Amino acid sequence: MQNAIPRYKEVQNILRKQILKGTYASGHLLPSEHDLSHTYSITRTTVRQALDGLIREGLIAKHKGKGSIVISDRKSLALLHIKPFTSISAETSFKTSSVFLQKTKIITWPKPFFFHVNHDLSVTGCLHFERVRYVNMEPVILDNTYLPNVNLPRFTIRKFINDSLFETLQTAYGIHIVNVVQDLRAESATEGQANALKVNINTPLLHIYRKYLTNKKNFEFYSSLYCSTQKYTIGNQFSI
Amino acid sequence: MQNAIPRYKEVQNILRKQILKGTYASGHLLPSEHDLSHTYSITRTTVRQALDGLIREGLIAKHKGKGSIVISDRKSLALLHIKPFTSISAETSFKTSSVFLQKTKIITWPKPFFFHVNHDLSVTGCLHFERVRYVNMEPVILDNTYLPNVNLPRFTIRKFINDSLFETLQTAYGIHIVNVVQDLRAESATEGQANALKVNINTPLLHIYRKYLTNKKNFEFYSSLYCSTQKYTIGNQFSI
DNA sequence: GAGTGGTCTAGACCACCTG
DNA sequence: AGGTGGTCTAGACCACTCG
Repeated sequence: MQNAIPRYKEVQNILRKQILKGTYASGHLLPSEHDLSHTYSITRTTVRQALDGLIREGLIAKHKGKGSIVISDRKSLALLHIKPFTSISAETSFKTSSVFLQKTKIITWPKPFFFHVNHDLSVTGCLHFERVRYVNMEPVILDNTYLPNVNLPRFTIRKFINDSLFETLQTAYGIHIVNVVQDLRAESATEGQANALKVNINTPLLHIYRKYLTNKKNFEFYSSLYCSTQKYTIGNQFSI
Repeated sequence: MQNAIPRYKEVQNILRKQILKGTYASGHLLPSEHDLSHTYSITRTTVRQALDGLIREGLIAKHKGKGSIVISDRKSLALLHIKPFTSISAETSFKTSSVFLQKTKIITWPKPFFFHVNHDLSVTGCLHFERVRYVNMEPVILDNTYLPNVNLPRFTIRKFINDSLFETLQTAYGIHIVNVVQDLRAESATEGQANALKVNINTPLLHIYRKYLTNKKNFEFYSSLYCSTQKYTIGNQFSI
């Protein structure tokens, strides 16, 4: 019943590890698509699918006629594409950690909500938690997440795998994210936000609203992320 | 010498027009990939490439087993993927306009620059302009753009096609963007920024740094965008 | 000229959704 | 059961970069 991991994702994972391990050094070229297709016994189409993922992750860039180069300067947190926050520590030398301000508990869906919540979801209540994410011991993100209270047995008492909601949903419930819609604003820190992120009140924060769609029918969830961008910027990269 | 437009982009352009015209209404389904491949006499691979572009533009979302649905609620400015600012007015009911605060002129590359500038570029100087972008007559974006002063004959005296740098580069010089790296911060408006965007001083602004890579060798350029997000948010959407 | 990534064809099998 | 998108194969030709 478990979905098999697609071949292109396997190769993407292998290449990511090799890049981060330094097998392919910053500023140097990856093997050509032709070579990779040979190495992993897959077609170039599948290789390109894997490389597209690495581009979105900000790890490589392509140049026609030359090759795929490993990105070197990665000072910013590549958070505009979706992956476990904790994977930042694997991709950079940054160390991440998390502290819960509010453990998961069942509430009614807050109104007005920043996205329109599906009516089917609203009847069963809402699982909510709040936490602060740290990079190198400094608070960077204030995360409020709201999930539908359906089909998640023992969720309120479960400890997250590797501090990661995404990994927990995937591993314990077979749920993974297939689509994301996000809106960004710049806002002034309220007193509570300022305390949580250890910044002055009225410091500008980057506010990211997110709606996650998953492979499970009628299971979509929401996050509100306040990001302190004084020390770390939020970045991404993509090809057209 | 002009590059032919790839088939998938042609189809992407056709479908975009049809979506915006209402041929495919919001919340309804596009024809299936199989149907589209038949309609335009292309393979499903090419259809999917076109649809991938529309997903990045925030115009459609895919659902396995169902189809590709036309996105309905688009209150935010889909600016985190790259396209002419002016296309916002085509995709929504918003009206856009631009006012130059500083017409294009040749300067030396500013240092320190927010991205590391290629040394080859720095010797020939820098074309710079500053403008404010309006949505529905309200100032929303303060744009400072820096281009290398090479291979752009008459650029300083040329009027932009449709107020669009991207269209001008493409049409007049055959240059198009292939890759973008961007960093985001939340910052307090300085007096100059506040005046330009008609907000109070110290209002939080979303600051987007961008580096654009193009199809022309050694031609990359840079923008700094300050966005007022009180009225319009900045958004995007993507599939994983 | 040799190698690279960009585009494209013509198929195939699968998991998922709906009637 | 039939249609949808997700994945994948095995090729092909092209434009671009570099020596």
